[in-house]
Amino acid sequence: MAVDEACAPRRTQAERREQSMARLVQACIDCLVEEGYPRTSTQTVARRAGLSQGALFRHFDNRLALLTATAEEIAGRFIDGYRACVAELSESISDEITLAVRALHDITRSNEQLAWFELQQAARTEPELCEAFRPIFLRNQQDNVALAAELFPQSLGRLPMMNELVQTLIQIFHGQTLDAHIEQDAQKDEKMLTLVTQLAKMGAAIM
Amino acid sequence: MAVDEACAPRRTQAERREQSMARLVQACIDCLVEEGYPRTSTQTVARRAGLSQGALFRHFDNRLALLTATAEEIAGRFIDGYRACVAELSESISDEITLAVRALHDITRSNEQLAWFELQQAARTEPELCEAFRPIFLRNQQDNVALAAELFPQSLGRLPMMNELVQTLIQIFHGQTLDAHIEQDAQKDEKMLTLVTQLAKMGAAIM
DNA sequence: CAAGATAGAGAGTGATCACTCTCTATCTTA
DNA sequence: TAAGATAGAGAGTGATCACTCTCTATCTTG
Repeated sequence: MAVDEACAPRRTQAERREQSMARLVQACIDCLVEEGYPRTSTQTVARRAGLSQGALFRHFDNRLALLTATAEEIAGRFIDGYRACVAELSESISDEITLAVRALHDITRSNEQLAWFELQQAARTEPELCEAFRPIFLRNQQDNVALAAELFPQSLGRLPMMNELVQTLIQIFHGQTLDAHIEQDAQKDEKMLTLVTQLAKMGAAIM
Repeated sequence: MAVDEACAPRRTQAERREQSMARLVQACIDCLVEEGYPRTSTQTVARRAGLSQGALFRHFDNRLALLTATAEEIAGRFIDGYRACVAELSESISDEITLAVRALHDITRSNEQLAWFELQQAARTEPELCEAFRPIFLRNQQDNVALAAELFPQSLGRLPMMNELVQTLIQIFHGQTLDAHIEQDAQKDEKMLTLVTQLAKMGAAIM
């Protein structure tokens, strides 16, 4: 049995299921990022995950269930990703708002966020997607507020309209990602970042 | 021949072509707005325009040509639409920046802009769309600068980073449109508008 | 170890995709 | 007015869509 253990280690059904679902969700994120929402089909996701299309429907009732699970995974990773981003940048950036904005800028470029924007744009014209994403979206906003209060208790944490400020910054960075892709102006990104940081500082003063 | 003139007025080939192409482009805009990019197929566009799918390909070599013509139409309408919007709002709003921001906010909700955002998101993952849209996008930016100089010569017209400011405001309003669709918070829109207006005023001061 | 449950493969289904082909009706031009 | 060009309808094509069905391999449980 030593050969069996080395070549094909035994897995329980629960492990198999969990691993396969995780691979499908990750494949869905990658597919949204690289191929876009319209080409994120159950076929391509299953192929990317190394599974058959039939196996996908064993774990998700339909395409909507897969997309919803993917959105939940993205929301879950956002908090941890932001925390890690702040931890890394805090060594070189001392000012709290500059740090917060820079971390938000960086994480907006992450695969998870790019995938989320694909889903959010699709939700505008697909009511069932919109319904499925609403609780995830609202919970994420609450988590953002709590995280800001934890990471930046002195500045952003106290702002009554902190949520709106964060939302606005994400909107700007999202739009800048789309615009930059068409414009192909490498210098513009840094210029916009410093501009937005200044705006955020002034915004924090009046909120 | 009196019957013929009343029931089916004579049209030249050029008129037929022009009218059919215009109807196809308008149908494409409507389809992007109401059904979203993934469901904007040549079939649905042709049906909306009251033409057969075969007739569509008589006027546009392929789907990309139709989408490019649509993007050009959208860009063309933006300038006139903004001018009209400012003219209408100028009766009730005196401050130039408040007026400029409000008009930008309103026009971001127009069908043409919603259609453009669908195309822009799709362009992120479709290189041929991106290539086709680049010249249209860049020309539109130049037109925006010229328009601001014409409409608001005293305030925005003189800003060296006016283009970046306008771009940022459009990004915010676009994101707000998508977020509002999921959140369904009717009050938030006005709250965000006043906030953004304040930010724009401060932004104009430092640019 | 036997019986039932689950994971996964893979073929099949009807709908829709972008696009082509052919045929007719209308318009233009010599 | 005859001949050629264009507009449009509508059927057809192969690919892909979400999803189902059946069959096998693996795992769990009595």
